[in-house]
Amino acid sequence: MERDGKRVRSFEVAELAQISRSTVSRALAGDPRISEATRTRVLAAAAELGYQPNLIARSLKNQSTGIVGVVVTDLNNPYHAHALQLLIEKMGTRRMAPLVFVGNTAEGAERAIERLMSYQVDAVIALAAPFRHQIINACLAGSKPLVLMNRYDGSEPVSAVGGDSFAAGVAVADHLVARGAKRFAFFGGEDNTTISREREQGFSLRLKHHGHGIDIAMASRYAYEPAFETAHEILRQKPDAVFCANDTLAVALMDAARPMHGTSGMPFVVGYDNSALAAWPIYNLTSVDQNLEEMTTQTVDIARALASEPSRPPVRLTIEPFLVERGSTLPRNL
Amino acid sequence: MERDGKRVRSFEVAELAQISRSTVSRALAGDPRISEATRTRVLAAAAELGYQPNLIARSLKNQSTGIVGVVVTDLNNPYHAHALQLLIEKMGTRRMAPLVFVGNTAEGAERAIERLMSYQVDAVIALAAPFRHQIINACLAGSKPLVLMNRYDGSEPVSAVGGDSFAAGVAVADHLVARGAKRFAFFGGEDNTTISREREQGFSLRLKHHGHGIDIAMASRYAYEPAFETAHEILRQKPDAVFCANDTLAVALMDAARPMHGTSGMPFVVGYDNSALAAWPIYNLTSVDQNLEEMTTQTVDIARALASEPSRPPVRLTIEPFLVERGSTLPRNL
DNA sequence: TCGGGTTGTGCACACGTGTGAATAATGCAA
DNA sequence: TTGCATTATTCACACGTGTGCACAACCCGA
Repeated sequence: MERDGKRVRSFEVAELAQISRSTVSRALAGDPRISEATRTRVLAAAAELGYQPNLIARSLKNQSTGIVGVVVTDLNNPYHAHALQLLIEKMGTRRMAPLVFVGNTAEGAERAIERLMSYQVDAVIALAAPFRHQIINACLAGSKPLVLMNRYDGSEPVSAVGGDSFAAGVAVADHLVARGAKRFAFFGGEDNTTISREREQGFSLRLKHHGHGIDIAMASRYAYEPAFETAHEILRQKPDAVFCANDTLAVALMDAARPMHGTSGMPFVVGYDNSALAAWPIYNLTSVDQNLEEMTTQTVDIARALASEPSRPPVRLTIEPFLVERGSTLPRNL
Repeated sequence: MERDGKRVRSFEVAELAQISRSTVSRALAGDPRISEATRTRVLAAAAELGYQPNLIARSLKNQSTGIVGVVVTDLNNPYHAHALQLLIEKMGTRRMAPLVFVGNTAEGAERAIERLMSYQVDAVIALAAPFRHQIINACLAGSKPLVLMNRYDGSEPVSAVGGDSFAAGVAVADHLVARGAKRFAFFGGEDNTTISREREQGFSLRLKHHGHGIDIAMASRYAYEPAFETAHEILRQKPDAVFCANDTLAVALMDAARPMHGTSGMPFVVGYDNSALAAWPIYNLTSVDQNLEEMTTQTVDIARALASEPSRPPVRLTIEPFLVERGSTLPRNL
């Protein structure tokens, strides 16, 4: 396999197959000019020595590394963690390698992106990055393709893949109205992110269409404790149904409601992200699934396409979410 | 900054500074043979052009990439996600770049590690990897330093950093005995992982020392739903105190216990990992903190040391965990 | 002017690969 | 055998960097 810790180079393979180094390269690349006989001989030699090409050298020559930079903010958010895992898996299938950086401050993102550029990444994927502008500028300056996943406000000339938050809001409104709810609350997050606002708008518009409206609207940070506090204020106003911008918010609300209402008198609750929590028996939470599977697939494919053809114009894609109905919105007598 | 999409090379800097390329390289590297005058001239030119060295080329020349492979299994486990985030952050501080792969099957791990080797990583970090053997063999074959984090059974000649599960079990036993518990349960995980067993042993031995023992011992997979089922069986046997191998198990147990006991009659519960869940008000769970901060720091430092000096013998390190006391073990009348 | 030390730079090679152009080998018709 | 076309292989360079060694420049004392 290896000789005293040094990796085998294509030269050794050539030597063993009694042939020149270039022929080895072409044989492994499947160049049709190489005869079938020599090709099999080369393959045998390569297998015998356990030859694996040095991708660093190849990258230098090809001006393309196969490495994609991934910038992420907070892996403690299970939604981000799950998205990252899917991204990595998809990339593996497509022979791309993810160089991951955490940029949870503006300077952090700045530094991360600079290091990525130094490593000559073929493209950059930014996952729900609050520090878009630094990233966008750096990528434009280095003329590297950039794909924003799940955070895009339409103002910048880069590729982006996102979920249709508006449509999700509409679907939730329909669902809750069908359940017979009359008094609606929206529990938003993170001082009115674009995304949280879109969800609220879809919800609100559709409720109006049904002759209702949002009676209670509050927001808190996307963390359990502040949400738990805010939840009490919402509940004090006795809503029939609460649409939460996030599963964490929803779960905090249910925990806050349980001692007050018991299980029977609890309002309908709908979350967002369909995270693992939502499926837990005590919550059994109806939640909007963003279809991360599809979203990550598209993101990776776009990144790959742009990497191989950098002159392409930016692509924008919207993935349709779907509602996963569970116990928290089962029909009951309100 | 850039010229028509091509990165600036050191040649351009040399040209602008009216000087040879080698001098540029030396000036930027801080070679003392370069006069102060030319150095400042070079720095100015580099800054003006926004020069960033091409790390791929440098890697090829230096036979060292600064890239460390990280193999992880399941980012949906918040504990792993958190660990990965910390690893990435520490690596950033030390000018290392993480190439992350998910290996959640034996072949997956195999393929992941091969790709890492092709990218000439300086070292590999495996995070709680169940497929150790594939990884270990690949690293030995490629003679790349490997650091196992948080999973090591003492049988392999590689570096490893882990938590002192045994000591944790002891500390938990002391704590629960001090609270006056008499009837103890151990809620294990994942068909008796090494780690789960060590925790149980420490717990058991120390209980014996206090004149008690483990009265109930059960296990389930590390996921909420199976744990929720198993929890009922444990509770049916009326323990005073339950030590769970994992916060997820602990939380499932508390959820199962709440309808049966109410909050007052609930047994003492101790979890493991001190994850975000543990701090949620409804759980308020006493939990063992593995000191991931320290563990990841040490892991990264060891990886770096081994990368720069590959002949070093493997290092093994044990990090002391500590108990975070919360409401689930507050003194009460049993 | 010369010799010898010190200091600052430049030349040229190496890292391992891919690839265009040149060359050798082969086949076939004349 | 020679000429030409086709095929299989090799030569040599490029990618962008770091660095050993040679070399130029300079100062200073003789």
